[in-house]
Amino acid sequence: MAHPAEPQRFTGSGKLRPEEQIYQEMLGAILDRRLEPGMKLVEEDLAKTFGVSRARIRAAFLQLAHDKLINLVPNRGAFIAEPTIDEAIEVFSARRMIEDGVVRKVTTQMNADRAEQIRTHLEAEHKAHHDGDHRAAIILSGEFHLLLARLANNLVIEEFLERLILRSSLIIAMYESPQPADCSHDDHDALLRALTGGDPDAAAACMGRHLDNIRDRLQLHREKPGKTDFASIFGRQPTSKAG
Amino acid sequence: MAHPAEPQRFTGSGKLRPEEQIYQEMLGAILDRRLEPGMKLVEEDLAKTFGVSRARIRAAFLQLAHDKLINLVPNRGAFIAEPTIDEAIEVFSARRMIEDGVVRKVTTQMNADRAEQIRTHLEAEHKAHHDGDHRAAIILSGEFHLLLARLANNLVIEEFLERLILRSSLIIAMYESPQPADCSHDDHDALLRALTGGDPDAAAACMGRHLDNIRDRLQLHREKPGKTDFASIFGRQPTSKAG
DNA sequence: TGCATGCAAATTGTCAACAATCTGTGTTTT
DNA sequence: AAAACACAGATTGTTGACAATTTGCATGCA
Repeated sequence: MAHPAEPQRFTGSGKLRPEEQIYQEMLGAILDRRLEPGMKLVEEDLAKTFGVSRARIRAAFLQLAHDKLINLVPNRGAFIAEPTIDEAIEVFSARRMIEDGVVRKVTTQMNADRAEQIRTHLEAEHKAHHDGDHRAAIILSGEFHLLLARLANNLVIEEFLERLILRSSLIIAMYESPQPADCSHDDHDALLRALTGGDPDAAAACMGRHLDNIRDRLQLHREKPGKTDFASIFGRQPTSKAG
Repeated sequence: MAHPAEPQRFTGSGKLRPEEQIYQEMLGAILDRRLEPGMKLVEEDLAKTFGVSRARIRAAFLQLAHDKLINLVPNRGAFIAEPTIDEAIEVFSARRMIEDGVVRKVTTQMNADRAEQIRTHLEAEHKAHHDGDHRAAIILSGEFHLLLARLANNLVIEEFLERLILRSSLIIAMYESPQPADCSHDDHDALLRALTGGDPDAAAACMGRHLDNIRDRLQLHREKPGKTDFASIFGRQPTSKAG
């Protein structure tokens, strides 16, 4: 009985917190690229949009910043994060580490029901791809990885991976090649075969290749022009006057 | 040039945010058990203690709650988290997954300088243990794992592991055996040998045993009395009247 | 024209007061 | 005496106003 990615989260006592709703909405918007790297998030605009007070938006910002999905710049505001190349490399490296463990665990615990869950998901992926629904394809592709994490039966890992997938979404938005060549659903097919094959090493290797494929399809070579951070390049903050 | 765990974090523009200070202080207090599971955190008391407004404390709470280090209960307040047994098992399972990858990476990238860093840390651990400074021993023990994560050269993993170690601290505070039998520094010695041995599989196995040792020394068998959560046991919220 | 200066609008940061809620105590009722 | 009730104190939730800062524009000067 898979719990289907319910957006409502509960606090200790069972009541759901209202700012969580806004937080989740923004996660969704980041995942399907309605919010792009570098976009400014004006508190009052969002407050009006969601019909809540600024304080609530601020609370959501704090959580998003903690996940490194937005940048909180004092006196300037909140901006959708623009992951650097180094950050991108580290995120994919971290995903390799974590998902390696995930697929090993899922492989050893595979059964008919779980295989069916994966197969059902892959069908949805194929359908989205066939229909040319690019947005759905992107989201489903991320949810495939999340599904594996869920099958690994570890909420901690599941949440970590969810955040990494969200960061991956920003990374892909920043560094994707002109021609997407979105063939990752083939990789996912191969993964299902490996997962049901019973060999953890082979499955882990398959996942490793898949993540490398995604990474290598990105242009992680040169900093994009016009977005250079002089402060970090020169190792100091600019002074207001010549001093 | 290892950056020595600087408590100050910087935002995008280089200025440091004030609530980060409070957040970090509370992390420290959780790590060395000045804050114990279940303790109530009264906003105004903390505000006076730190000489800031309640709003700031609230911001710190939000981040701590996001890390699952405190529970935020609507209209009741903030409480240091009391990890359940299931949660404890998942945290240690997640650590096994992540630290497995860490030690493999560190083993393959080992050199004289890095070995020396680890050795220096172990000496500090031994000294604390020899001096009977239990508090320092606990903290250093956690920092050993963090040092390895840092040597793995991946900030993402480093931060994830930091949070898991903090949660581990709460778990240990809740479920530790009456006689601590704090012999983990021997495990750490063995880990250094494995890490410098050049065999990633052996090193990973060694870390796995170490984490299992810590977990198995806990009393993760029966829920502690007086802290049972009836709402989760009976799967529903209590009603105020009979209705 | 090019550059510096000053002003105004927009936005974020902060705080304090007030409203809503919960907890415990004391009183009343049966 | 036990239970139900009501009240008071303490604590959290929320809002709105005001201060501080930044940004863009207009003006003035060389």
